[in-house]
Amino acid sequence: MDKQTVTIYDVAREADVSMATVSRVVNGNPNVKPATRKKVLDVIERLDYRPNAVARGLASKKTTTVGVIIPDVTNIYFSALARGIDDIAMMYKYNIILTNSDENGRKEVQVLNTLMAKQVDGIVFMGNDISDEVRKEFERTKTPIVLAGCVDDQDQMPSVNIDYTAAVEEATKNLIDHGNERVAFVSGSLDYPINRDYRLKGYKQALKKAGLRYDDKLVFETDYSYKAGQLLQPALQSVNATAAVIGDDELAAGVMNGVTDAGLSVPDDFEIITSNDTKLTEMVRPKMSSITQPLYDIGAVAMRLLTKLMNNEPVENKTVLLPYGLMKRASTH
Amino acid sequence: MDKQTVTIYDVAREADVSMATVSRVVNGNPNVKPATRKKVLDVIERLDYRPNAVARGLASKKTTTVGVIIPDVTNIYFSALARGIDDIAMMYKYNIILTNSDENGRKEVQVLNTLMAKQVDGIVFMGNDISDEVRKEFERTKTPIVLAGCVDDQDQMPSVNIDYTAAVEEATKNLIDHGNERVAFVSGSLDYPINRDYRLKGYKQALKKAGLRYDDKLVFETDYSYKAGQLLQPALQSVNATAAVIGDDELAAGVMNGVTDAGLSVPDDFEIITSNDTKLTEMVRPKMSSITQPLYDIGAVAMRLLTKLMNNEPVENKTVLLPYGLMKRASTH
DNA sequence: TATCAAGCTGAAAACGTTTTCAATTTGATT
DNA sequence: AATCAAATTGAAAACGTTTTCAGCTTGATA
Repeated sequence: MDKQTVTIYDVAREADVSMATVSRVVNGNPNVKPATRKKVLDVIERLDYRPNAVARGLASKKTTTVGVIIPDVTNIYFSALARGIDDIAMMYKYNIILTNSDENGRKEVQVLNTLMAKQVDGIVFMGNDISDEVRKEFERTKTPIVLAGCVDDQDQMPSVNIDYTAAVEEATKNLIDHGNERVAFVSGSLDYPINRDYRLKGYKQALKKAGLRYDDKLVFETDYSYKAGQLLQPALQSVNATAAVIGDDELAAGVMNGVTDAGLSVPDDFEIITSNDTKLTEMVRPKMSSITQPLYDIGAVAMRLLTKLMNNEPVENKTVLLPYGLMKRASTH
Repeated sequence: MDKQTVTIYDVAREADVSMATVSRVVNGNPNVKPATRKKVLDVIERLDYRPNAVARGLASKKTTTVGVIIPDVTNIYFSALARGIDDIAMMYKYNIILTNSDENGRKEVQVLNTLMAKQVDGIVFMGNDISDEVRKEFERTKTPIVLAGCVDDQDQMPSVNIDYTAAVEEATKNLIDHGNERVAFVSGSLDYPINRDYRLKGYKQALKKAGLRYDDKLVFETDYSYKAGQLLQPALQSVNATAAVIGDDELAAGVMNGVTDAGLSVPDDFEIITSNDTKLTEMVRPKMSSITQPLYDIGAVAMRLLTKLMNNEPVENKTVLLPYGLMKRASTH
């Protein structure tokens, strides 16, 4: 019944001051005489008063809550970002409303609307793609939004990423340098700009610089699942691929186990470089070489950027690229 | 500036009805003449009115938001539960405020207070342990709380789990039946009732029924990390263990790789059964045999239970045990 | 036609804060 | 003692809904 028994009004009455003064004390406003402050604090303690954040949100138009849209928490890549986001959010006294989108445009739009209705102060969006409907919603609102690990090919939204093109180019080059002339490119849907316009581009650049011909038979478009990777082995073999750059760690683990289970040796018969450097890379055998990304930091920096936007602080550049690297492990020579 | 331009008042004015009527239309209250409803709906459409959930929350004392406390989203076991929670929450029109606790009692208490301040309608709590301070907070509030994958040794809180004792007993028995006389028990901290009072108990029961002596040298208490598992190999060897029941999949993967990297064969020299049946079990080589738990369902059922509690619906039994199983894979004979 | 219940509707009071603005108090300065 | 600025305080109006309760319409029934 009476969940919220004691209100600011009760405190004011008991302390014999106005609500305004109680509010000041609660919010640390310095314009309160120390004696008054103590008096109020004592009553607050005695009555066990807890400010109602909903009322506060209504009055102040700030909820100290931000929305986070994530394709799937269960995905180890995104959950690492989410952890970075939450830690920084907490540091700045925000809470996170987390929702899984399954990269489904309709769901994303619906979630965005719910978040706006709940008056979140800002939003962090993760995903492989920004559909047109979603972009429309983005443009429609004044609530600050930043993308984490999600490129905006139209370069309008604030975002934090790594340079996927350069990273994939470097990875591909590495494989080529090991003598592989037929390097496969395995990624999620090429409908996603991040794959088509960034990663694939890096792959092509590496080929070109090495003087190798681009062969679209070596490009495999699939979903990001372990299973999908596992089933890819026959196809890879049929096009005589001897190495692969792969866009997702679970997918890569699938490919690797598929290859291994088929009796081939990684890296002797087939080399693999994956993309996200999640802890999975260390758990499989052989350990997987990977492009390294500061996953946690991508989330953390995105959230930090969002706090600036929410406070109308000036922001130097809206799209930040974090450094990547290449970690050699046992799946490559 | 004017984030929320159009209010229910604007709609009422334009449609020439009262706010009460608009509210009724928005909330699907049937006591509105169809003609009126249409008129209002048209204005809503025209003005692009979106109800403010914060104001709604204040007036109705319902936020359609529930708090979720999770040790670490990055942990594949908990994130699976979280996914189940979120899906069901969404199905029932709730949103999730997700916060990482790191199993830190102080942080948990603080988060609970924030959640209460934000007037969440309910809370799902995950963790290995309920500290005294946390329990005190639980008792202090009238907000419904349910535990997911988290036992309450005092059996006061609603919760959903599997029968850990029986599951571990069965797993241990399985190993014993394969001829292992020295089966190690590897888990997280034995300060946690779930390990000390449930899992370890099952382990002991299995030994007893098999006529084997309990040797506490075979009990390994560690943290739940991959790394910790990997470093355990020498210790396991020094006590002549030939098999292990392990309380967490990442930990188990660590142990297995530690053993394998030391030149031993799993399962020929060392058998392993792990506990959570996350997808990790299928990704490592050899694949790990595991106690199976319906991870997603634990979360889903917990959230479903919470919705009932929030609606004051009668609940048959407050602590639900979901079925477990034993999945044989390649890490056991 | 009078009557009554059921169906609709609106006025206004919550909900629990923050914030504005004016009033009061204080203390230093002349 | 008079004056003034600065410090402290309170009254009351937001904030945008829901909800209660009474009143008004209807249409059917006697």
